[in-house]
Amino acid sequence: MPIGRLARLCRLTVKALRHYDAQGLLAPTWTDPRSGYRYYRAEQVSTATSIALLRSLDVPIAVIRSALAAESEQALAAVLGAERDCAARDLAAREQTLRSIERLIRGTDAMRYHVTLHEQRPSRLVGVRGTARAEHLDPDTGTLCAQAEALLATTGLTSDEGLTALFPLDLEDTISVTVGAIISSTVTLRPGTVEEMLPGGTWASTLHVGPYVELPLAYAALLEHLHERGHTALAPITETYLVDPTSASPHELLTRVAVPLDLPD
Amino acid sequence: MPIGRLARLCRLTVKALRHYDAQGLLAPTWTDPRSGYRYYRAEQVSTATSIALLRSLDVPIAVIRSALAAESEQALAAVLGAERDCAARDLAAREQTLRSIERLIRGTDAMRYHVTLHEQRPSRLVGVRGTARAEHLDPDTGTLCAQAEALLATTGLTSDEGLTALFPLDLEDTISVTVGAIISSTVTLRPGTVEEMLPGGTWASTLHVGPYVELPLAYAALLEHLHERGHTALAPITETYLVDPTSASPHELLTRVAVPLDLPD
DNA sequence: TTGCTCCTCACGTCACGTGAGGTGGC
DNA sequence: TTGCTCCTCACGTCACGTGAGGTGGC
Repeated sequence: MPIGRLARLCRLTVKALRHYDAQGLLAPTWTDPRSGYRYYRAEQVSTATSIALLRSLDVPIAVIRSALAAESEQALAAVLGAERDCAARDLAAREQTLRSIERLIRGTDAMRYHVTLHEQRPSRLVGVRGTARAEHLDPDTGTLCAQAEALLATTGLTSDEGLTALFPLDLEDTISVTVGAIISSTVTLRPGTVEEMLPGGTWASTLHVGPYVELPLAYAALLEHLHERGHTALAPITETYLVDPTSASPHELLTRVAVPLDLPD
Repeated sequence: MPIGRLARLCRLTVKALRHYDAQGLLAPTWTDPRSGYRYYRAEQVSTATSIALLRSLDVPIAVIRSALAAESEQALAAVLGAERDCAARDLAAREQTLRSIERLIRGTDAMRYHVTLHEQRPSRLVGVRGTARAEHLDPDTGTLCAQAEALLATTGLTSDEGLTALFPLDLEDTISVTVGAIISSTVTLRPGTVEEMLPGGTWASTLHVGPYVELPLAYAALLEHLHERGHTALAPITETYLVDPTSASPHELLTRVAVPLDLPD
């Protein structure tokens, strides 16, 4: 069976089949050494069709190769299972994507940030400190939040609002993040607990409604607002998670972003 | 503001920002002609952050460019709306993907096709005929099915099973497809109605459970089975949709694929 | 013999990432 | 002055698609 016939049978292009030959995914059973013509057997139709199906699912060629090479059913299930997990993560991300675009369309209004200034007394944040990688800021912060939650639960401490995270103003590759609760009472610190003082004075803050991936928009709006007015932001920049992300859907999340300002008294 | 600072502020890489400059997406407000250094303004942080967000949603650079160039809110909404529709389709496809992979994992069993032979008397198929493009075979066939459904409803004809579609054995770029119901009674044909005789004799058939995108697997299994036994398939190859695709979810669909054989009597 | 199929380069797509090798800015 | 940031090529990634220019097979 020449390449064109196989292509029509399994709904692939001739170019794709030649590519799979070059990649060692599916070689013809016989190639004429003079003409270079590729000839396939009828048994290869189902393999080619499986490849077509997997490729339509965006399974990479390398993964398909290892799936075809799998000797046991279990090995095959392992390869496909990994791919399914991958697809599941992808699906979740896509769902977020869709909602984000919808938000961008519906409310240019919801995307406007109102920046307010307020006076605040110095305060104490009690919790944990760790490092986060800039590329994985959201998940790494999430992990720290969980640790802080666990720690605070054992000490019986609670804050009026949700957890607060402190970030440096400039995001390096790996940054130091502190997460905890703002506490007014005096407590004895347990091992592993970290305490950080937040400066008093004028703070600027804005509210963000929606998933955490969109938080950079709030940062940009806040910092631009301050820049326009000639204000200088001090460290740390803080995020307070006013809605519990483990029980609310991402587009319902409410987060306050705030920074202390360097203002003459 | 140099490029590195902007990159950290909006969580983009320096490479990406240079790329956006080259693509005309986001040019620095000033480029030093001697050193080539790019300098950005604070106002560009929010634009860059929006770009970062849209790119994380896989919105192509060309689309972002037109979104940034949109002069009215409506124009912007139109661009983003198109992108949202695109993402929605993508999401639906991904969902299918996930289920298909799960099926591939769970049941290597469910993916096995049992081919049966049976004798059949010549029959008549009454319905509509149209062309379908090989790359859009499933949607084009769906359209024809809807037309056939509408036509049959006006004539009061019903078949015991669902609609049946007839395909040639070899799929060209554009192929002729007939869709309709198999009818035993004699009826007067209305204008626009097409009648086709199906040959009697021995037919081979197999059942496919699941979405239509996986049907090529059934074809491959059926044709390979016949090839192994030295049988020759005749045209047309038929698909009978035993479960209504408009009311059932794709993984519940049941389809019979059948072909007449060229057997000596 | 005609027309169709098939062949092999070589390059394009898309949004960057990855060095190499070098220079500017504080 | 040191070390960091920034620069520009040039090439790689991934799974093919798109011609160009030519030949084999029925």
